Order: sequence, then structure tokens, then C-alpha cells
Amino acid sequence: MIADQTLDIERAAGILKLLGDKTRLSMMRILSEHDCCVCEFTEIFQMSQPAISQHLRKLRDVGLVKESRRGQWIIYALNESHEYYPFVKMLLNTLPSQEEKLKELERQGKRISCE
Amino acid sequence: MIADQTLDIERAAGILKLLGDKTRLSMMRILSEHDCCVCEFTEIFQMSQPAISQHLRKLRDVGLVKESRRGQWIIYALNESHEYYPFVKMLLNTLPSQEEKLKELERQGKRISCE
DNA sequence: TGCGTATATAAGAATATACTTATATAATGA
DNA sequence: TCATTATATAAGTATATTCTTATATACGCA
Repeated sequence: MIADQTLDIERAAGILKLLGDKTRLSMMRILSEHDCCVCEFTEIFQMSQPAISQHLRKLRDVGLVKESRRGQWIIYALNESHEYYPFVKMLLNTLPSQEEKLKELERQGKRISCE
Repeated sequence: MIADQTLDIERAAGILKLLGDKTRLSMMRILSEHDCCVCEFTEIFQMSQPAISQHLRKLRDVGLVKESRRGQWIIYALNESHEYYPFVKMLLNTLPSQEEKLKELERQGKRISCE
């Protein structure tokens, strides 16, 4: 049996709805370049920690990102084994690099996890 | 000056939010194969006419689709000159063909506009 | 053990979204 | 001209979304 290259419309819509928020979409683009922890996102987006955690939870609930603990920090990363990962990755690749935001954190000495 | 291939994250998020609804995403996929009028969509989705019109209005407001009148009917089509059309088209191409839905309409003698 | 830091979760409020019903507009055809 | 059909728009409602604030949990370290 040959796998269908196409995606279920309803599930694809669910993914796109999640990505259709500028904070989450930026998070995903950042994660497509580097793993990150929650406190870095709060710095980058200048948003409250609960707000950031709640966005990450939504992404995690559908399996688009995964988490792992490193000491006090929870490191988030794209889940490359998600069924729709190739689709999501292709999509993220059309967006501008967010490297500058991470570089800025480094200059401020606020970079934690990602190397 | 060479055009940047990447998209503004905020605008991209706006597009993805619109596509992140299964009705609108299906509509866009259908339009990527054939132009369609409102009454065909109401048949396909078994939704009220105002509900369909309101979805189409959102897509039109950001310029993803365009309309033209043919007699009583308003024909909707993808707007191929939209700045993000290549992005949207690529995305729609990953979704399964909706040809069957239109064929079914034809069998029922409810196909109007599209050839 | 107790404190500080990082994170998650819960509850509540403001706003956005997607329908509904009612009505308006435009074209067709008798 | 009038009735019918196709479509758009407005107003209202139910639900979803995205914050906020308050609190709980987990780890590291003195």
C-alpha cells in the first residue's frame, strides 16, 4: 500500500488554525531553527509566562511540539515525527528567519537553552 | 532590488487563520480546481446561504478570492494575483482533490457555473 | 529543609468567531 | 410589472479564544 501524499482537510484545518496566530506561528518558526525554553519566549514576545505556556500547550496537545526537561527549564522543540511535520516544515520555511530575535537575547545575556 | 521570498509573519498568520476553518479550507481547495458559485457551496456543505456568503466574504476581504457576476450567479475564483497566492496554492496542493464533490453535484443536476 | 526560579494549570473576563433569522438588493422571465 | 431565484448584509446568540490573576508543582541550591 502506497501512502497518500495528501492531508485530511479537517485535520489540516486544525493545524492551520493553530498556526493562524502570530505568536504561535513565530514560536514555530523560531523552533524550526532552534530549541527554546519558556522563559526565552516570554522575553522575545514580551508576554506573560502563563500566556506563553498556554500557547505552547496548544501546540503540544496536537503534537506539533515536544518538551523535555533540563534542570529547571523545559525545552521545547518541533516534533519531527508528527505526521504533518513535512507540511508544517515546508510552511515554516517560507517565513523569514527569526535568528535575530535569538541573537538579541544572547546579547542581553538571556539566552538559556539552545545551542 | 530582489524580492524577498519570505512572507511577513503577521500577514501569514492572518492568512492561515482564515484557512484554519474546515469549511473555508475546503472551499479554497475546491476553487483551486474550479470556479464555483455560492449555491453550489451551499449544496456541497449543506449549510445555509448566509453562512456560506459570510465565509466567502472573509476570503474576499483579504483578497484570496475574487467574484464576478454571471447573470443571477456570483462566481467565485481564486485570486491568482494575490501576493501570497503561490504560498496558498502550494498549501492547497497538499490537500486531497475535491473533484468528487463537484461530480456528485453534476450527477444531481445541480452544477451551475464551473467548466 | 526552606527559598528562589521556572513552569503549569485553573478560573474569570473581554473579545472574536460562526452560526441563526430576518431583510435588502439584483437579475430573470412570465 | 411582478414573482422567483441568487446573493449580501444586519442583528442577535452561543461558543471559542486569548488574555489576566492567582495558585500549584518541580527543581536547584544554601
